[in-house]
Amino acid sequence: MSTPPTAPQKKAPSRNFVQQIIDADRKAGKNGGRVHTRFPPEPNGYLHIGHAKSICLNFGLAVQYGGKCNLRFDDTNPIKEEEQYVRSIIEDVRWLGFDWEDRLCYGSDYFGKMFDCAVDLINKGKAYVCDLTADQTREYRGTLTSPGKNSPFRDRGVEENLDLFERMRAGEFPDGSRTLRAKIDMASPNLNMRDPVMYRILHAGHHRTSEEWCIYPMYDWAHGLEDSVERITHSICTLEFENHRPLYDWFLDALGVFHPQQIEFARLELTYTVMSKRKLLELVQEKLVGGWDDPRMPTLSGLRRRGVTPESIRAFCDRIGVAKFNSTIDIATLQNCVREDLNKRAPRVMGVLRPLRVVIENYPENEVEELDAVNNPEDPSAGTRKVPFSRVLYIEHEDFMEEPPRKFFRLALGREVRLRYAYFITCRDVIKDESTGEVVELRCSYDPATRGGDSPDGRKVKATLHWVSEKHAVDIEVRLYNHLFTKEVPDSTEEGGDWRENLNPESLEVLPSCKAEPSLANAQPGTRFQFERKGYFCVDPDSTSEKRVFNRTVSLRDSWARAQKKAAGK
RNA sequence: UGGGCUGUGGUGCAAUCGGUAGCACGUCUGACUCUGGAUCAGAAGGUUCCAGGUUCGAGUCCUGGCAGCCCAGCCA
Repeated sequence: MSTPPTAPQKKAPSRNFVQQIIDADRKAGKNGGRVHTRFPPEPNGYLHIGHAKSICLNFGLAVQYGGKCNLRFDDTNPIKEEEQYVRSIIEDVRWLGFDWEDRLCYGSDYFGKMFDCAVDLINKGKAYVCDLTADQTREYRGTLTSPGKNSPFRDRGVEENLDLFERMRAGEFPDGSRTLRAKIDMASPNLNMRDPVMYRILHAGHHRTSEEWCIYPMYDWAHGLEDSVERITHSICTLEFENHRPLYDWFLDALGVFHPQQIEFARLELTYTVMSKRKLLELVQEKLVGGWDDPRMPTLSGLRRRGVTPESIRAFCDRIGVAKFNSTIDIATLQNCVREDLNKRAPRVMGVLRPLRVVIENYPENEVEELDAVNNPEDPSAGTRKVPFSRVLYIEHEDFMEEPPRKFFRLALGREVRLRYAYFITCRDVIKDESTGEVVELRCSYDPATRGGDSPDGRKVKATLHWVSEKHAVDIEVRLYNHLFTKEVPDSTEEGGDWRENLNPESLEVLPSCKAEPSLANAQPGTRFQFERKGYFCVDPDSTSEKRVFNRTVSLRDSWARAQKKAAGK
């Protein structure tokens, strides 16, 4: 049967509100249909997954509409910004998979242009030099419910303003002594419009312009101008800038220059993590984590080190959508995207996290067999490999229970299970540490007829365990990560509490003595694997030639563990 | 009685000009399986913030409330 030509079309994929605005603009012929966006980070910290949402939005829009997207550093505050952040941001955006071609821009490149524009505004009587101190400026601004009052310097003449502004630039005045302000409306209900500061005096070296300037533009003054100079059509930013849009528009109109459209969307929040730059900085500075790239951090460098792929981050950003509602995404959604991606591409290997020694009593003493193992059942082209099997093995400690509860399918005394790709084994005896009672070794027998894992008599087994041959195993270290915080919303604390109280003491668990199959001996940092039945792991740069270190990116979905947890919770 | 924005299953996002609420994640079943993975099939879950109004018909329009977020840096 063939599809009739007039079959009802599948609903067109829905468009988010930004796309709808752009669609309408193009339909109206605005900007000649051109779409040009930008991602404008301030180089004062590392990028995190919240930034990824913005990056995917801005660069994604450019791709969808055949337009362009600039990478632009909004570097107007030399006190907070550093070269190291510029480098990390460039690396992270590239890693995410986006290309700005030759359009790597810096706000600081336009400092000269901005100065000239400020002079233009002074000449138009729309800006003035103000001698009020910071404290006085605040007092004059008024409050949310009461209007401000005009600065006594508001009506200075153009010539005097010009002279003072030139001298501000020349370095004649100390920090904080004067500002250049826009002359708008001290009674505006929007505080941003109450004669906002355009320039402040800052005798500070800049990571790019060095000592060239001692006055620096404020965000509101600089940003629209940067957008305008770059002929940005749609200037996308987060919700907190909504109140700034009238000012954005005012500056551009006052100047009479190309006028991009500012559009605001809700930033990303994730459960069990913090996203504010300030808090992330504190985690690093107070050594609450190992650094910006600690695999528990929501930074792109942390996620990368943990083993998260750029593809899964992009899929995640697609999936969560773009809107104006302030929402918090369940971290499970991210994990799902990671698993979805890694399931298709990560080669499977066997690694035992908490080894329990198993001796196959009826297996020949010095015999070694090379068994065939599938590299990736999701990808036949990944082929197979050989895994050595011998008399003494390690299995996962939790795969054995002396007194198995109902629905525990794994190994127990007298029970038969399959060793993946190998043989059926039956547990014959349990050896315990005499003093602690801890199970330290299992004595088992195997059925030679089940070689490869199939039983010729059609006998079924309820479980398949992963394993590693003792004498062939490589020693590895495994680092397990859990949520960085114990609460979905780390900011929620008792009265007077601190968000740090919600840090999860068990967010990192180091297992120094794990065993893995020999194929992992030379795995290079950054390589990802699935440890069968355990999860996805990525080789950490801390690895040495003697010992590889693996980060658990994310566990496999585990209905048994979930059931256990649920039972324990009850 | 400062201003701006936002309210749709547990979570996030849809629903063209008003046409009778859909997708994903999560949760729970079941099937299948040499990963308790993956896959497949299914289920539960909604006074669309509330109250009025317009209309044959309202998540969409009107009026009035309520709730949440943002704003008083010479930060961005």
